[in-house]
Amino acid sequence: MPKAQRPKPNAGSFRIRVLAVVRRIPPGRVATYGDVAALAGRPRAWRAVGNIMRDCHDPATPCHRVVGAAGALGGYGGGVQLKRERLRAEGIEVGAARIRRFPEIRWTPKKTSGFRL
DNA sequence: CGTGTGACTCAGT
DNA sequence: GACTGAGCCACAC
Repeated sequence: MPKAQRPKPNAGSFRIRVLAVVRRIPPGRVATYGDVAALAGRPRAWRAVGNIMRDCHDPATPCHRVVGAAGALGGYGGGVQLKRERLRAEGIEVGAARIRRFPEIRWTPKKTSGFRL
């Protein structure tokens, strides 16, 4: 295939795609905004990902599993403290404002995993 | 259609 | 390890 299949940059679709990726995050694991953005098809859209999460109040979207780089909690609608407890409830070690063993619990899907949108 | 904003990230100090 | 500055993208107004 000479033509690389690229996700349709339909405006507004990006938000749906990001939510879909976040929903794919298994329990007990976390992903960074950059990873989610890359999985959504825009590795440089971490900025938008943050905005989308802020507006995302969907119970089916574990936004609390999305953290910043280096395991920084970043923020959370309602209080970062709540996010910290939520992650801890999944068995994730969380510090004052940072996740421990981040590279261990960091959810990094592989292309060979059959994951495709 | 232009501007502002943000749950970000990287590199340098 | 922490702070600062600069770069970046999508969305709301």
